[in-house]
Amino acid sequence: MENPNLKKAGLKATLPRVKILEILESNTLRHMSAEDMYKALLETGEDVGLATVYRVLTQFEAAGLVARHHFEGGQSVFELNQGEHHDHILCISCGKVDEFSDETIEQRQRAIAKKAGYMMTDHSLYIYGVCAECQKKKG
Amino acid sequence: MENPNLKKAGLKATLPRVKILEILESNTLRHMSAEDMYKALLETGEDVGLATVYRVLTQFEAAGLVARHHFEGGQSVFELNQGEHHDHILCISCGKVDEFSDETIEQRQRAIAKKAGYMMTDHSLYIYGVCAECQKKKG
DNA sequence: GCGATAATGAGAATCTTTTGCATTCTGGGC
DNA sequence: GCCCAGAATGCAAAAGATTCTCATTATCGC
Repeated sequence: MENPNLKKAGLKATLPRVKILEILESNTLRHMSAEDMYKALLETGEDVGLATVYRVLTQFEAAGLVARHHFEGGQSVFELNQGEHHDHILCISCGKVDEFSDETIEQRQRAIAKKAGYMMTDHSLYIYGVCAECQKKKG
Repeated sequence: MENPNLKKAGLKATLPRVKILEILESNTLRHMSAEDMYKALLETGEDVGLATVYRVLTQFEAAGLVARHHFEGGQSVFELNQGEHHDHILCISCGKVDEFSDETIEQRQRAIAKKAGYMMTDHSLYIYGVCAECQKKKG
């Protein structure tokens, strides 16, 4: 039940933390809400409380293991931090989430923050639209 | 108690709607949560329910009179739609909100959506950081 | 293996937003 | 200017997401 990521983050290897990390790493669903995670745990037969799911995901976020996003819809979604920073483009019809990264935008953001006198710490960019499949269905 | 903006939006000129629009147009605070608006109404002596504030702001959003933003912190903030589209840069220390617009970023967003096969409908970009004043205080 | 300490689970609490419903108001027609 | 159908409001309750409390349980260093 060892997990190098937990050790690295200085977190005890408890069952909820290990299982949640496993599910995130399994990559079945890259973007999960706390509720999604809770259901996924129940499906694997683990008896983990929803409060613990929230606690663990928040700790993982603090440790830099996961990123938390605030997509439209009220609930936070979490994603395993791996590879490069990226932004998101979402289908408002089917809920699909795609990722992209654009160095030009990143540069402009840094320039804008600097010009406004801000020391930039973070940023979030979401593009909303209708994906190719959903356009076909409707059209 | 006439208000051209309400008429234009096809909304009856009821007291809550007129007062809320007045407060938005007074520009005392450009970015307000429903709670902020509720308090502002109470201060002017108006007896408007919080539920009505939410209803009216949601209608105004649907009518295009206001824009709703989801900044970090859980609650929606509303802003009178006037002038050009713009994005926001927020101070995580004092809560200040500044605005900016950048045509390069807009263009890149459109290009990214197109390349991903999406028909773009909307987007949101928030830059978070520490504003100049707060940097001085801390440093 | 033991014990101090941290983590968990269950449910209550909190916060934001929405909804149900009885009552009140608005605006068009007369 | 008055009347009335339908829309809008206020209040309280409900709903949804997340956090907190606290008694119980598990982890890890020794």
